[in-house]
Amino acid sequence: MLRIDIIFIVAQTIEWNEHALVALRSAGLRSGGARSAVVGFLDQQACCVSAHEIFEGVRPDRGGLGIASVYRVLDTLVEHALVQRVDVGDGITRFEAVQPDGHHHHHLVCDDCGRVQPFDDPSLERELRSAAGRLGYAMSTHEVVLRGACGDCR
Amino acid sequence: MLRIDIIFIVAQTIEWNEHALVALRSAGLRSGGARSAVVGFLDQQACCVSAHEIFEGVRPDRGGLGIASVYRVLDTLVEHALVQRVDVGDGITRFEAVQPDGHHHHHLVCDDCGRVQPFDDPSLERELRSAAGRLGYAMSTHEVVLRGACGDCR
DNA sequence: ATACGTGCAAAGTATTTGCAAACGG
DNA sequence: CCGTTTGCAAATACTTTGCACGTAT
Repeated sequence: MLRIDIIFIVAQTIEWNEHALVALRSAGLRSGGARSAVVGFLDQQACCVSAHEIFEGVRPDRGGLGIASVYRVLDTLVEHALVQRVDVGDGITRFEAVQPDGHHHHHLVCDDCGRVQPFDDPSLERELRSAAGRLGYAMSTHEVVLRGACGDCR
Repeated sequence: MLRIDIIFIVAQTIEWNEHALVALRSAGLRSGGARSAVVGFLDQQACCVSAHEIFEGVRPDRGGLGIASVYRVLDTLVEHALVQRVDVGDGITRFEAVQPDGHHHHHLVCDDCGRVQPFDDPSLERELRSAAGRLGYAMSTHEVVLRGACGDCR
């Protein structure tokens, strides 16, 4: 029932990983084990992950990691705009790296199986910017969730 | 600090209220006091409300209402596509009526004060539909959240 | 050396579930 | 009447906080 599609692979010029650690350091924050582990894990994800997924994903490498630290690190990253919260409406908050060059994607959520897939659409991006302009809104970020039947469930 | 703007007022041809109750009845469900109270309350809202807001808003009329019933009624309404979950990323799930004619709006969330305002943009709607088409996705619904500084905070 | 970062456990919230009584058709 | 709906209370799920200890700078 569970199938993984590779939707897209981005060749990043600047590693988010490094970018994030540098940004935190220049904000005067120290880098402990939990933080670098979470940053390293997030860097490898193609799409958003939940706090619990991060916790489970990092555990093998760092046995003594506490779930509280995962949340604290995520909070810090969100505050510094290095990570974005993603809410697709299933009651679980997910998190994903914010690329320094502004590249980002949005999400397709299957009504049936709940699968979350990323998608990218430059034309939609342009329209979002112009919509914000028409509304006279100083937009910092945006989030789009499309719901429907995914390839498997249709 | 808290200011309410009236953003738009929709003159509905079909009352959502009636539409919802009829739809539930024809699905073979019975209508108890909690359900009609919640439906009545949702019908009067201009934008999304949290379960707790519904609970508090309905309480004066129906003292003995349980918060569990609010959640159960909302679940039923969402299952029957009469209500849509709205998640703006603050950890609170909000709910809003789905108009039978397909009219809907999206949300502006202030980064600073957290205020949620509705907005409507036909051109953006068109772009969302065509984006779904380009992706080959059978879209049932969608949700857009724009973040930034609201009029007050800017 | 001295804050900041972290792990653990306990506390908070938001939401869900079990169950018996009330109620609709 | 019979099965759905409801209120209450207890349970669960996710997230946050308090505190003592570890650690980066």
